[in-house]
Amino acid sequence: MAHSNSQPERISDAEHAVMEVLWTKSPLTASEVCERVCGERDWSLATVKTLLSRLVAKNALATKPDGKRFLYSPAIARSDYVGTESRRLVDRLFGGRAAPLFAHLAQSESLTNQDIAEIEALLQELKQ
Amino acid sequence: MAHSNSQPERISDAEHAVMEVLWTKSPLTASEVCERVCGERDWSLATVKTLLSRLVAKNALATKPDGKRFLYSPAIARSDYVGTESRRLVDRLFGGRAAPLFAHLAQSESLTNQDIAEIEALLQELKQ
DNA sequence: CGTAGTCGATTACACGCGTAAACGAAGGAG
DNA sequence: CTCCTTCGTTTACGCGTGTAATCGACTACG
Repeated sequence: MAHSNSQPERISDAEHAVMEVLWTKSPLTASEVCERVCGERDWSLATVKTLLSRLVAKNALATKPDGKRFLYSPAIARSDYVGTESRRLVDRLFGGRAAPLFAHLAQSESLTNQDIAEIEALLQELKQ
Repeated sequence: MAHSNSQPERISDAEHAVMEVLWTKSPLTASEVCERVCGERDWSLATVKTLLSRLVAKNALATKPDGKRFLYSPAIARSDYVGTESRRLVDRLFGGRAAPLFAHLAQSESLTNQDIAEIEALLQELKQ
């Protein structure tokens, strides 16, 4: 067996859009997934089917047969995905440290007042 | 002319490694760039030359002739690159808001005490 | 002056991705 | 039972990327 282990194969951009749909609601059929993204990304059902198959091959989705069709559900947690992607960026661009990333966001005024307030609150919690 | 405008064409992962070298020190010749990355990434000089050419084609590097060879220098600022890449991630994964990213880093214990201290200091400045 | 080394430019090639059409099996309608 | 629809699977194809080898020009050494 070639891919039975769950080595996290990289999820591409288009695939990620499909994952987001299923993280929001699952299980769903291919058509239902399409209903929720095909408009937004201007895709055909065929494209969604391809992406679903690739995600299954990557062990990112699980399938349950339902009659002749499949119900798709995430096989990896969104927080895991988000975590590895965030860390990848922080490693590549900021030497693995989060503070420089934060500094950069601050400098480029990408932080809203709300962001600042929330981060401050989180910091308080962390310090306890 | 096809590519005279500086529409920021995407810089790939391997290309980014080359950019980092030139952001650290420039201008450099192809061989000098190789000296600084070929070991680390296990590349041949030919690979570096390809990447340099592609970066020039993407208007990410500028060249000055020096005899028969070129001296390469960055044509885009590292902070710009880092900015767009960071924003891209925050948009894709956190709906464009920085606070959830921070929350995630905090939760996954990716924040060192030093990070926390520095971020706190930055927050103080921001609040003034 | 000729020849070996060194440049950038050109060409190569496999693989992943975005995007989809074609195909074959199965189930529902009549 | 037969045909249309609907699935998942297979195949397609162009582009970017990672990774290089080759080529033609130029230079420096002898």
